[in-house]
Amino acid sequence: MIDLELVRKEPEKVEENLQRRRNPEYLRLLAEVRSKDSEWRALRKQADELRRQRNELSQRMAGAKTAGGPTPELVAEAKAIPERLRAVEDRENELLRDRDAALMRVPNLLDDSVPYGKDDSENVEVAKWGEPAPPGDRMPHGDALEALGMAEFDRAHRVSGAGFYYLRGPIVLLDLALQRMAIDFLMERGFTPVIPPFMLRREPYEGVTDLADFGNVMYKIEGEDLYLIATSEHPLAALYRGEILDEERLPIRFIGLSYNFRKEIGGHGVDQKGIFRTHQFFKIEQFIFSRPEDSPKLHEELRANAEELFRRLRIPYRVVNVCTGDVGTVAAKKYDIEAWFPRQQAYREVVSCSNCTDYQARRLGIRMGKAGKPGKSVPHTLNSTAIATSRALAVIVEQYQQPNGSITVPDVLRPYLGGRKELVADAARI
RNA sequence: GCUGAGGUAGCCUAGUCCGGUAAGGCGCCAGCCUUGAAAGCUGGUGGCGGUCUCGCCUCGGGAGUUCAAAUCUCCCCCUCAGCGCCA
Repeated sequence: MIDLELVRKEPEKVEENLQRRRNPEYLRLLAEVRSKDSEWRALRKQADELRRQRNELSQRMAGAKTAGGPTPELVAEAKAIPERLRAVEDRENELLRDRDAALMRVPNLLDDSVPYGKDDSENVEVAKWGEPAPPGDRMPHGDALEALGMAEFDRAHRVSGAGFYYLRGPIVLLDLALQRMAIDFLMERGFTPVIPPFMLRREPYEGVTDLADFGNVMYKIEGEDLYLIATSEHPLAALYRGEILDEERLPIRFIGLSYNFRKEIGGHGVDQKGIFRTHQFFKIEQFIFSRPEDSPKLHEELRANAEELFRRLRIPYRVVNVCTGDVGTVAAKKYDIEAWFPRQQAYREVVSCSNCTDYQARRLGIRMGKAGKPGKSVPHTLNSTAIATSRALAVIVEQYQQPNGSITVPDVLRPYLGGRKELVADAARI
């Protein structure tokens, strides 16, 4: 949620920023917020005056009670006010509801450095690392895993549907090794690991995500006010809902460990079979609560951490500055890291790194303060993938695939696999 | 799931039976005192406003009764405790 005070004081600045998204709906929402708000403020003045009269009469009645009871004239006068007040109050509440509903749908204000673009094809490359490998005669990662007996897709689809998978054998250890490597790396940099709830109630969830996600992305638990999390970013952001964070203790750095559940996984494209797009995947996430002035610097820190992890895995990648059409409603600025998939001869997204500024924190009612006293300012929240293991495994299987189909273990992961250098087919598989 | 106790300002608590417009403490801020600090004393300290020595709002949420609701009635939400179930 953007700052209502800013909308009141510098509406042209807000409008100019929203213009950059070139979506007329957002300008309409802003106009609605402004008109409902000024109408509400005018009406509130009226209501305040009526309430003042009512309070004054009530005081006189209270005095008259001890002096032998109020006169009939006084009672009649007092009775007339609630009727008039009710009409004004009903309208007042309606305006407030409409204003806030519109405000909740206004997207975050964009950072100046976000490029204009209509969709992800217009994201701007800002960095690149490593030598993209040629395709050779590699198998797509899904087929390779199946051939090694390390994944079951058909059986998973029969019991859970498309978008699900079984992993089995040594690839599971590789998954755990990736997790552990990322956790160790981040703990050395001051991050605290957290296993959050994997389900959230609706109200806190509305604080962290686009309202449209409730229909498109999240799984709802039937008969309960609970949603499966789409990323650990969400429960981490909601952790301090309604609280006051001591500004002396910021930034707070967390590592989120969770499975993530998503209804929408897209579809078409080459090499669809596999674990690149799934309804369920594991992710190690970086998350930070920061002071407003520190968030741009910390955003770069998150990006640098994610880049370093992929460099340690020796996986070529590039970084894009995500354009207006792809940045979403919550982030003010976003980088994606796209790893090189040699079989597809394409860079594909493996990391998403966002500075959400005060948008989530304000929706969640998180404030900053000193010594427990609330201040005016709202902290910033930032999040970035460290390693989403499914996608990292997919790119490792392509990148490290040997002519005989086996998978070389990246050097940096070997300590986590007891020194193991290679993953080979499971001869005993059924 | 059952039973009970609760939800009051940044925090803790009183007020609820019996309706009259949030008392007190902690913390924080300022002043006094002090070489300095602590202690002590005095004052201030929820939100909003276009009228700012004024006004309105605020007691988990909503609806109702009333001239008037933290207080009475109804519905809902949440937390804790005990019991039940359970890896």
